[in-house]
Amino acid sequence: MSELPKAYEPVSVEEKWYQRWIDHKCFHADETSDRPAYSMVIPPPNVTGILHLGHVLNNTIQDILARRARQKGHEVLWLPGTDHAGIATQAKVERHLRQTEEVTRRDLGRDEFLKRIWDWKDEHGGIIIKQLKRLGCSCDWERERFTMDPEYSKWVSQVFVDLFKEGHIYRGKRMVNWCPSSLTALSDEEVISKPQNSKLYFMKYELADSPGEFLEISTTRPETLMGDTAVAVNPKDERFSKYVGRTVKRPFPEGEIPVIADDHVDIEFGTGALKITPAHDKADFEIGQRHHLPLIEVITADGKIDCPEVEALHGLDRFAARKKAAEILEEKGLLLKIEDYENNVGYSERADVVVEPRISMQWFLKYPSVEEATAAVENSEITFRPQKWSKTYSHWMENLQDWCISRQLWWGHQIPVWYRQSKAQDLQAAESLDAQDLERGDIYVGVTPPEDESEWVRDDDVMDTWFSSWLWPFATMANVGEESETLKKFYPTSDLVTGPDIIFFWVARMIMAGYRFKGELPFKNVFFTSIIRDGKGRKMSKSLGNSPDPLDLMEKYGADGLRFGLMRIAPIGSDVKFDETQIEEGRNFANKLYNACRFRQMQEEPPNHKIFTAVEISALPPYHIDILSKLDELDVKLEKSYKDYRFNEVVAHLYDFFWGDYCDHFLEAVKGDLKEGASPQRRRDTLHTIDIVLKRYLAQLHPLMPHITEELSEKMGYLPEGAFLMTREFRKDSILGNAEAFRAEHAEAVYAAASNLRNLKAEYQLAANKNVRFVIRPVAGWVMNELPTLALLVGAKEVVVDSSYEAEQGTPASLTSLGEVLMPLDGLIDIEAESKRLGKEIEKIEKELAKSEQKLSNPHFVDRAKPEIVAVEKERLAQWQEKLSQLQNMKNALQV
RNA sequence: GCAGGAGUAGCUCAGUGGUAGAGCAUCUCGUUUACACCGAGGCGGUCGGGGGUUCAAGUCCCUCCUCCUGCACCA
Repeated sequence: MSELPKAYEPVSVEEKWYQRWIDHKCFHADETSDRPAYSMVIPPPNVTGILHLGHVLNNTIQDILARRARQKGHEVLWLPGTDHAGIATQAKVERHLRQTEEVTRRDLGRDEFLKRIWDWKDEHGGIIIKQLKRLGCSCDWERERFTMDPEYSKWVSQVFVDLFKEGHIYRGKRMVNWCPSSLTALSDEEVISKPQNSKLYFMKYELADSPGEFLEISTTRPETLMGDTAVAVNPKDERFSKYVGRTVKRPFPEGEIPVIADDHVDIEFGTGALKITPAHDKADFEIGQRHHLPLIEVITADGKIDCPEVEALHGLDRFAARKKAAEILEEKGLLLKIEDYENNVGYSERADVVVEPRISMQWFLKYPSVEEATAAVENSEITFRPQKWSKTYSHWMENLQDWCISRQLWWGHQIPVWYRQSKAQDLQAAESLDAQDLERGDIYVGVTPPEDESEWVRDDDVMDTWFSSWLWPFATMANVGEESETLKKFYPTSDLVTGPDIIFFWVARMIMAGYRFKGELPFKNVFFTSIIRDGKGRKMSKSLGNSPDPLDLMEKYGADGLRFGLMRIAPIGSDVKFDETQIEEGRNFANKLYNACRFRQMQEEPPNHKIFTAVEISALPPYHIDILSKLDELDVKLEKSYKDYRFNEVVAHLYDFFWGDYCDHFLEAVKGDLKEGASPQRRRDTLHTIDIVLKRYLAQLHPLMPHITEELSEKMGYLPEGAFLMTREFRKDSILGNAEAFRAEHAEAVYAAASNLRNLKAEYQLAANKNVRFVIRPVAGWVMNELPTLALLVGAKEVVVDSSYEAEQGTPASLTSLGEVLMPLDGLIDIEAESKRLGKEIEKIEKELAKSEQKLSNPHFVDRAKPEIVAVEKERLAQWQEKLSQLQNMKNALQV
């Protein structure tokens, strides 16, 4: 045992233990072990990402689960890794290159650019991993994976090939969400709609066959006018029926376009007539298909107007063109009015720019195993916690759209499709392409390139990042075509811990992939964490700068403090507002624990590891039995809370037991046993009890606060030389055998009485005065033994029984569970004050009594309530009555 | 528009039909064999509003209000 400094210093301790755990391979999962398996895969953070509070919450929960599982004797695999995060990473590196070397990716070329990204990844890719380690995450780092590892990439290609061959993947020209900043297609899930203040333009088109007659149209996008190939009205709209089938004049470039009727048009909206731009609007595209309208593209990939016929607009940015187009209409006298209008506009998730609906050639996936995956959650083969998310899941699964899986990026898994050189141009422009095209031998689809590669041209596109992430649970455990021992032992995984914001992106798709490629569910439980918000309820985001840096928090409060504080406030099922004082509480708790252990160490006696015998227990003072029984209860409570994944409850149990039951009550009550002159037997028993409690408690707390518990277990000598707390199996044996039998009512009574007397002292401004004496009229003989402890707890000189004591009139008195207690004030007595005080107390009791009486006088209550409830109420009433009469006697005695 | 949450002390949150809770903040007192990152005590609640079911409602039902989150619409 060594000396401990006065305040706990977490940072160095945490670093030390993490290194030791690593050095001793404590996190390693042994796939040949006989122990039951427990496994999780980490939601892979972006490889160039930086740890934020969401990661902290998420990974703390996983670490708690992993460490708890180890303690319960499982062989634990927590498999870590990172995600290549296609768009995010490529955008980051492109920006970097622009700023430092003033070059674009096209300047460098595909190969060189990719080399630069790999360099960047090597340099920055480790940051978030280091940060997770700082947090104490017990991942098996020897198994760390990256979604672009060669073996992992093979999986991605293999899955593409399989799905293509069975007809689930096809290529086609479709209207997709296009990001003009990243210059790639996006999936529907990557588009976020935001309300926006825009304008609604009202304009008129002249009827071609009737000069001077106009059709009024409203639009938010006049800049797409050049792409209009029709005007549509609702067939039921009588105002416009006379126009259907005729043509109107498009103002620029001048042309005639038909007026058509389509149900999609909302009669109520605007003028009721809708301009149709099939090339730049999803709904218009569909209308265009129905009516066989031509497609005219007038916007380029990077969001500029492409329409040489209209010189004033050609080359302008789409938003500048909007204003300009309105001006031109105005000049032509075709603009009627402009109204303010709030509508929802789709933004790209990553680049945060307005998405442009655009026709382009893309690869799509028809999801496999949809029915099975939907059913799995509905019939609880997979449990979602909180349950409410299963509705979100079902709703999405029932409205599945084909997944656009191709991205016009360079960073990612390239589509494993090759076109025969001689026909490449035609094939790449072909309207559609699917499994049937394979048979003709014009395309090649495979995990490895075709033999005579020079005769083939590979598809340029890469795949959506999530097309690799959805394989994560199994692709990390075995290579393609292998049945590795790891996979056999640890797949399917036990739990998945992730944020509800990626139910569609990731969770749902993993379930489908698990079914399709491994024939079973990838996990049994999904725990969705809360979303952490700032004090104003806003999402944490980089742009708002409202996200505290977890590294700073760990520096200030320790990783353990951060973990504990965060888990304490993270509710299940709703968002949590972040509050740094809660993290401070975590640190304070660590300090409390540390000092309680320091107190034990100051006794300078080695720990006692024996367990009390039944005989020894029966001889222990009530405080000892009380704390030992509560220690047993703690096991039971924790077990239940863990079972329900109620981590905030776990923390509350651990906190209350230690701070309240152990420190405030037990430790204060037994300090007398450690004083000089106390009986040696009593001292030994007390230290022994302390050791039993601390040793077990440190193990109980370990999943939440791994570092400090490991540190203290070692320092206190609770572990064999060289052993680790984290790898030690935790035996749940009861200390007392049967806690119920040992319920220590006497201890509870003493604690309650102490509270009464402290209260009395405080009322008379004597809280700090240790010379106060109390005279007690005990209710039972056993009370005599506990008087010194009572005095200690109250901070009084003594509590004595003095049958000859004659209280002066007006002596303050309290009715405690141990008996009536007087507090002689030697001359400073104020009868009126004491009478008033007692009067107040009586008033309170009367209120409670009245409530109780009312309840019991209600015949319905007595008849219908459960008997035990009635019995409790009766007992309560009796207690109030007794207490009231005693207090009244005391008050009466004051009046001479 | 549809769906799902949330609303409890000044703040952050527990509360699983049966006496409304914790921590922080605030106020008073206090260095005692650990801890001032501490101890003791106090103040502080019409449990969002209204209605209903029940012997009994913060808890169950209906309704309204406010906020959040998805999804849809979004000319």
